[in-house]
Amino acid sequence: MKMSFVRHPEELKLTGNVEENWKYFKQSFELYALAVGLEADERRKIALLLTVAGRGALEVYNTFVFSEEEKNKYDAVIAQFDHYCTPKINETFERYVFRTRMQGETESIDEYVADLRLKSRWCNFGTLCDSIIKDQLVFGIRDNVVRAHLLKERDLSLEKAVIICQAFEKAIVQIKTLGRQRGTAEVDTTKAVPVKNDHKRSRECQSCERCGCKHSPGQCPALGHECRRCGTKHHPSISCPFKEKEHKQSDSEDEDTSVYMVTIEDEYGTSEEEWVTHLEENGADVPLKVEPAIRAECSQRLEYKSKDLLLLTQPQTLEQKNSSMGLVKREAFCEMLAATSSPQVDCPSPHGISVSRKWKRNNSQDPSLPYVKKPPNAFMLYMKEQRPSVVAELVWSDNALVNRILGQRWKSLSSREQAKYYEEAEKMKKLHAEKYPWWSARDNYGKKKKRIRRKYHPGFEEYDHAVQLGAEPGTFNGTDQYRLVMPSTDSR
DNA sequence: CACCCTTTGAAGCTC
DNA sequence: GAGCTTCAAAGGGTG
Repeated sequence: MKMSFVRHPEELKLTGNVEENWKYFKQSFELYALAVGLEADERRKIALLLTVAGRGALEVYNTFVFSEEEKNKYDAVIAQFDHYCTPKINETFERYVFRTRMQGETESIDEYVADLRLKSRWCNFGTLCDSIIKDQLVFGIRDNVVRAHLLKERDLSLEKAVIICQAFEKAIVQIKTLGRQRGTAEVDTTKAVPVKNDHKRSRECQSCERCGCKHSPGQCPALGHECRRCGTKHHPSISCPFKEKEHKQSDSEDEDTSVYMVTIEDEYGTSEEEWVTHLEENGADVPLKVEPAIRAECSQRLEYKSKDLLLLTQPQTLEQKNSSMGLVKREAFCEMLAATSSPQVDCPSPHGISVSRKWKRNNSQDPSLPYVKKPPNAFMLYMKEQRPSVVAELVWSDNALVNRILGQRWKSLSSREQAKYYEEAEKMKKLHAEKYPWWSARDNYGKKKKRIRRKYHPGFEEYDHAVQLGAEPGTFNGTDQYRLVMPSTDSR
């Protein structure tokens, strides 16, 4: 017989790594069936499979349920064994693994994204896969500066995110190389912190048509500055007078993510002479100069400059000037320069971040920075939700009184009832941290005078008492003494 | 028009 | 680590 010349596969082992055992057995058996000429006869193939697979496999087979149609189908039997031997994916666990995957200390962007892709295979993200990988890349990337940059991008795709990350990665490598070549210490951008601009208010500020900001006469930071949008000089892109559609061509050029390294001469020091910079483009050394107005604004903050990226350094002594503050896009830097020169201007919020009066009033230290509000705590969320109902109960609504009532009701809630607000607040805090990783509560600290708080509010006890007496909502009338009114009196 | 009132909770600062 | 300060929201009142 033909079969006797071919050695059959070993029994299917149902211990250890069953999935691997099954895969190996299945492959061996397919070869065996082919060799003995059984591939066409399904019934005999099933019989042979069960014979060769051994007693354990036969017992497993006996637990399978087949329809009449599937009974003699070899593929149906294989599918059942596949299902039995393949470990069930715990989607929640796999997604947890995916969500907690952060970029390693020495891991490149490509390695990180590749591993995210691999892990996403078991997460069943479906058509949202790329979008979720992109989100995780933004969340898990090591460098806060790059993350801030990614968060700034609208309509960010995975592909675009990877390109941006790679551009930053490349820039950092080049900066390090350059630093070594110039005999300076390596720049550690992982310690980068957001740029905060010290600015002294000028009493002689005036509106400038060029940059749209207020600054001292002759100190316009836009003088000599080339607009990245229209290409003409003497205004930053943020104040470009040309219409949006005229930018289309230059905007497309903005997509170029190539990085050009520029360094400021070591000799720039404190002299009034123009700074000379060197543009290193494709190995060629191109001398450039830094405009005096820009130099005046950025002082020692600007260490390395590129076509798209700038590395900012602390305005310290020359010996210390390698302490990095972070990478920013050239356009953002130019806008920042414009903003630093305009403390009296309400800076337009490029990312929809509101600027409160309180902040503008108090935070004269750094008026150019967008105002990011503190995330609400659990009680704030409760107040927001419950305020309308309390206001509706009062004929005369005083917010201080409403808040006192809400405070008391909050305390009367059970921990279980409060839990949902704490959870929501925690979620909002996390989202806030993801969106504004550079933000600190300290940023919102103003210069307010110490407040003397009144603990007692006349009339509140009366309200409590009225409630205890069973007063109906809408019957508490706050006048001078918060007197109660008759339930039938609807003075609202 | 800036600040107050009033609450709780979170975060930051000072000692 | 304790204790203090500031800011989140709200909108009418106050100086």
